[in-house]
Parts: sequence; C-alpha cells; structure tokens
Amino acid sequence: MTRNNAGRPTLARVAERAGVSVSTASLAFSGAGPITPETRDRVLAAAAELAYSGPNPLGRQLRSGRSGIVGVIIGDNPGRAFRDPVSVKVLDGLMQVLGEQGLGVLLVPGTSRVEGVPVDPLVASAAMDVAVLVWGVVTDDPNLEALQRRGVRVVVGEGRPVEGAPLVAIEDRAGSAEAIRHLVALGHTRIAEIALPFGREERTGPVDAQRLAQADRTPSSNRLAGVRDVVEPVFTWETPASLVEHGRDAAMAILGEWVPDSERPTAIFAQSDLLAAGAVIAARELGLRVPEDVSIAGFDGLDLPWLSPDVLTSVHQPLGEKGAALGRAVLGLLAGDEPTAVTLPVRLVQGTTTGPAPR
Amino acid sequence: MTRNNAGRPTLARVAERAGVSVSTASLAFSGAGPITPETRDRVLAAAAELAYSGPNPLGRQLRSGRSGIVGVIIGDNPGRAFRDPVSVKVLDGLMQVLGEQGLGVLLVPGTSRVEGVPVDPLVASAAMDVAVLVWGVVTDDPNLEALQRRGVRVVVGEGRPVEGAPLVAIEDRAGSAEAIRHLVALGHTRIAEIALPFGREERTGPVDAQRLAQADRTPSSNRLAGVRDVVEPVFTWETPASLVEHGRDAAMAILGEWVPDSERPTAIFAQSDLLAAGAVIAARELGLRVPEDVSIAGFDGLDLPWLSPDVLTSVHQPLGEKGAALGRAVLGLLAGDEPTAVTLPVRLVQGTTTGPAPR
DNA sequence: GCGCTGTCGCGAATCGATTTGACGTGGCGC
DNA sequence: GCGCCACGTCAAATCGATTCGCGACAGCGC
Repeated sequence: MTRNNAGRPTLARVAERAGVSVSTASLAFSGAGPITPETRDRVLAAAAELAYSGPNPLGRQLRSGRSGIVGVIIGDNPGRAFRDPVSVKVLDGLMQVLGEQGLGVLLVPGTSRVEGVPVDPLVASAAMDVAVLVWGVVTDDPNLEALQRRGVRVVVGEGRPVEGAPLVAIEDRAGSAEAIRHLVALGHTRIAEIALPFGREERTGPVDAQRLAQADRTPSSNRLAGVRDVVEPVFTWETPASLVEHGRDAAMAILGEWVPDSERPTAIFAQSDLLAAGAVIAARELGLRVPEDVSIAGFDGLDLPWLSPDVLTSVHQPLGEKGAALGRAVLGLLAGDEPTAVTLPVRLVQGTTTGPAPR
Repeated sequence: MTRNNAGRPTLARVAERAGVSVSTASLAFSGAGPITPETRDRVLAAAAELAYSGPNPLGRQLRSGRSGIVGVIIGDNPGRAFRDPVSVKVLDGLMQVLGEQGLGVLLVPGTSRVEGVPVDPLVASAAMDVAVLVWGVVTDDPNLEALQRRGVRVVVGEGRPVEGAPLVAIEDRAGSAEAIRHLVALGHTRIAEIALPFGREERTGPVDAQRLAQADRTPSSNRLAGVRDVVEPVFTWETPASLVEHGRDAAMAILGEWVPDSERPTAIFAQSDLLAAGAVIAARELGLRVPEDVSIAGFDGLDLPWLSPDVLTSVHQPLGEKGAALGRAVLGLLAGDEPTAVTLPVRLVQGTTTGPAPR
C-alpha cells in the first residue's frame, strides 16, 4: 500500500532546515502565539525551499479533534436527490455559510446500497464534525441513530424534532392552507391533491384514509395537514418523488378522460412545483386550458423558465435562506450554543396557473 | 474551544476495560491480523459497554496517511453547477463507484469568494486523497496549480490533458460533427450555433472570428471545432452557462423578427440540451413550428419530460458512465496505477425536433 | 521429556501536527 | 548593580489509532 503522501516534507523537516524547533515552526504557520517576524520569515523561506505547502490537514485534525467537515445526508443518491432544484438551492445556501468558515461539505448517501447494512459506511465511519439531515427524518431513522451512536451532532432540516438537535423548518402547514384558501376563494370546490412521498416505503397511486394515517415523513405530512385545515380534497395521489414525470402521471389520473366532466376536479394543489409543472404539462396534453379549465398550484416558488409561458401559482419558500439557516445552526452547534428551532415563513405568490373555477 | 469529541471513549479505554493491549483491541476492530474469536468478542463487549462506536476516523486517517475523501471541484457554487442535470448525473456515477470503496465526496467550490485569494480555502487545505476537476480545466487553472503544489493528485474530466493526471473525455468533436452532418443531410444550409462558455471570462452575445480564436475551455472548444469540420455556421451565439433561459435568449436573437425570413437559420445546433430546450421554447413563443420551420439539435441526451411533447434530437453522451470512469480513474490513482486517458463514445439520437429543411 | 513450530497477544514506534509550561536572555526600573 | 518582567523559543506531552517484530505458550512429533 503506497502511502498517499510518501516523501512529502513535514513540519519537522522544515523546522530543522530553518534551524528552529518544531513548535516554533508551527507558530510560524498558525500565527497563534508570539513569534518575531524574522523567525517566521526564516521558517517560511525554509518551507518554500522544501516545497512545503502548509501543515498536513490530517495531523492538524487529529490534534484539534475537528475535521472541518460537515456531512450532508442526502435522502438518496445524488442522481435522484439533485434532480430537484429545491435540494440544490438549499445545498447552495448551506455551502455558502459553511464555506465562509472554511468548512467543507461531504456528500453522504442516505440509503444503504448493501443488503443487511442499515446505513452507508460513510454515515457509520466518515470523519465529520456535524451531520445535516436535510430532508424528511422519520422516526427511528437509521441514519440518525447511527450518527447519534457515534456522537456526531446533528442538524435537522424539515423533519420531526430531534432531542438536542437544532431544527430548521418552514411553515409547511400554514402555507398549504393558504394555497387552498386561495383556490376556495376562486370558487373551487373539487380540489385534488398531489402529494410528495409521505410514508416509509415508496408508493404510487391514489390514497385512502388508511394510507393517509401512515403519514410519517416531513414535509409532506405537514402539507397534507395544512390542506385539511381548509377543505377535504376530493382526491389525493401519492408520488414516489418530486419529479415532473410523477406530477404528469398523477394529473393524468386525476384529469383523465375516464373522469366524467361533472366530477373532474377543477383545481389541483401539488406539494411541489415540479409536481405542479408536471400537472400543467398533463393538462396541456389533455387539451385542457390552464387556468380556464383547471387551476394548478404548487409549492416551493421555483423559477421554471421551461414552463413558459405559464408561471406557476406557488407557495414560495426561502430555499437559499433555509440552507443558510442550516449552516448557521451547524456553526452554532460547533460554537457550543444551545440548539434552537427555526421556522421560516412562506408566502403564496399568484402566477398564471390559477383562476376562477369554471361553472 | 470545546473539543469536538470531549469525553468520548478511545480504543485505549476499551482495551483497558477488556483487559487487553491497545494493539489487540485495534485488531479486534480492523480484523487485520490473527486474533481469537474469544478475545475479539471480549473487546467488542467492552466497546459496547462503553458505547464505543469504532475507531476514530481522524486517528486512523493520520496513521494511514489517507483521508478517504475525494474532492470534487465544481466549477462554481452548487447553486449554479447543479442546475444542470449533466453535472448531477456525472456526480452520481462518480459517487456510485467511490461509495463502493468507502470513499466520500467533498464538494469544493471552484471559484474563490474572497478577493485576492485565487482559490477556495478548501482547495488549499482541506484533506483529500485525490481531487477531481470535473469541468473545463483551462491552462494555468489556479485550482489545478494549488492542488499540484500541495501534492494532491488530480483526475481531469473534460479538460485539456494534465501531466500525470488521468483524463476522462468524450467524443465531443466527432459527436458535434455528426449532429451537423445530420442537419446537412436534411437539407439545412443556414445553421446557427449556440455555444457553451468557451472563453476565460463569461460573455453573452454573438461571436466573431476574433472571439472564437480565444476558445480555451473544454468541452465547448472541441464542439466548436466539430461543427466546423462539416460546415461554417452562419451565426454563433455565446452563453454564460448551460441553462434553459440562456438558450431561449440565444434563440430569440437567432430567430427573432428582425431577421428576414430568407436569412433566418433553418437549423440550430446547441452545445447542450438545456440550451436546445430553451431554443425550442423560444421557437414556440415566436410561433415557429419545430421542426417544420426550424430544426433544433442538442448535446447530452438528457431526458427532459417537461419539453413534452417534443423530444430533442441530441448527441447522447454516457453521463453516468463518465462519472463512473472518473471514479475508476480515482481508484487507479490510489492503487498506484499508471494514469491513462479514456474517451467515451457518443451517439446521435434523433428525436422530433429535427426534420427536413423548409424550402 | 526435549525441541520445534505455529499461534496469538503485547510493547513500542509512528503518523504530523498543536499546545502548554518552562526556560533563557535582554532590558528596564529602582 | 540587583532583581524582576516580558518576550520569544523550545522540549515534551498529546491527539487516537495502526503496525511490526518479538516473545510466550501450547501442541505435537520423535
């Protein structure tokens, strides 16, 4: 096994060449502690001659007990997780804040690829100072358990509260309720709903009361509740992920020809913008006009240029700010602050996809 | 400064409790070396009692000289980098391969946020065994220089060859040429081109010969060359990024009303599918039929359900496989293999967006 | 019963840095 | 001129694990 850094100079060699002790050489680089400019320059000169490019992070990390790495547990492999711009924007805000403190983001798959092993090996043993669980922590989450057992502190985004862990959430319930009130105010009475995955296992298809009772995952369960704070939807369809094609499939089932015109929902509330966009596309393909024949509202407030000329009516959530709040929670944890819970506000923004109910 | 792992048990404590030496306890966990089942069980039992969850990765890393971390230098902040599904798919393939070996992916911004500092602090000092430069290495790339100075080995994707670094590329030039030949065979003579960023600084707008001579970045410069292997485009527009809105803007300029019908290009080749999709949307908005009035071809072979009912004619590249090849290159480097260059094949797939030239 | 062989556990060195308390020196105050 | 203080440097301990070579002990064959 070739060692990774075979033959590279060490601080000891630099110190020797500069004619100082290792401790002094360390001071020259870290700047923590008294040292005369001449001594430091001598050390730096020696370093330059040896092509020494600064202290080995591994040594520093062991000594300080910190890796400078924040693990981000993404619900699935990136191929799926990052197809949704929502995740990307949150990650962006998070990296922004962490980057300013020199902290790096380690991407960790949230599902195990290996049968019989509950979590990814990285969850179980990669070096990280804090882990961020970005989406949908469920009860008895195996990742959460593994991390806590290791003593890795955790920040939770959009999940159920975890003892001792900061939580960053948004007003899922109130926002959903607001969207529905908007539809009701427009005269809609037959409102259908396209839901994000809310159960432990993935399913697709219509949802009945029994299935609904198993709603366990956030944020979908909160959004389900928000809808029901206002009306009982006439139809709910469960999707396996927040993707355009699933929204399209759902809307096809909701609006398809087999539904008598008199019973067809006049409005659809989708729990994400990508699902809503899929619904718009399905409506177009079915020859239905949006919003004259059917109104469609989403959740997230994404900018979707390809849906042009339509602009989604959507519950806007501050995605970058959510990521930033997660980042600040991480920093707080590292600084030893008491964990707190943050709930960010949302706001309904009307686009062109909702209008008065057809008569 | 609170140490991160204050009070957590160490291997030494476990060994003490189990009544064995530290070295034996280490063997119990690593499994490398002879140890009787009874001894190992005693150690594991002691570990369980102390809630010791396995060797501290930091200690292990220092000793082995390896961090188990692969840095992925993303050209920009993730907010921009991952808006393109191309990046996501490559990252997915990469993580797949690395994950199997227990290697983690550290996301590193490729641009510095701080004035005067050429690279992100993570590039300069984060622990990583190998760095992957995924997109468009330019000559004198500051990231590349910083990494090489540190002695971090590098894998290059889609860039100019780097001494001692494995390279993974695709047949950009041949693929572009094939797309153009397809258009020519359909009778198109006035072909316009929408280019990915190809210069060092970002620009938007029409491109003249002088600007073209500055083409420095891959893969765009190769695709430019491929087009010119077949015909000279009548018009080239440069975009700042591979995004739908930029493709739309470009196509608006190319197809807009100010262009006399007799001079309007009858076909557009875009260097990415997102750009091509933007062009399709622009054509729709301008009331032009695709492909009757204008043919549009892209590059990447993305699945774009929201472009429905259109399906892009596109040069398909094996994105996941590209990521996997990058991953294998990383593993090869770590195993000490001689670096090699890989070029993956592409393949033109006809969709519904190209057809015979209008007469 | 002696010696040889193989197995398993142990001690100590090592990875590369940080940090603390001690020490020497030179300057200054009284 | 003596003593004290401040400043800068250094030696040594420490972080937590891995690994190598040695030694002890048990079993076996003759």
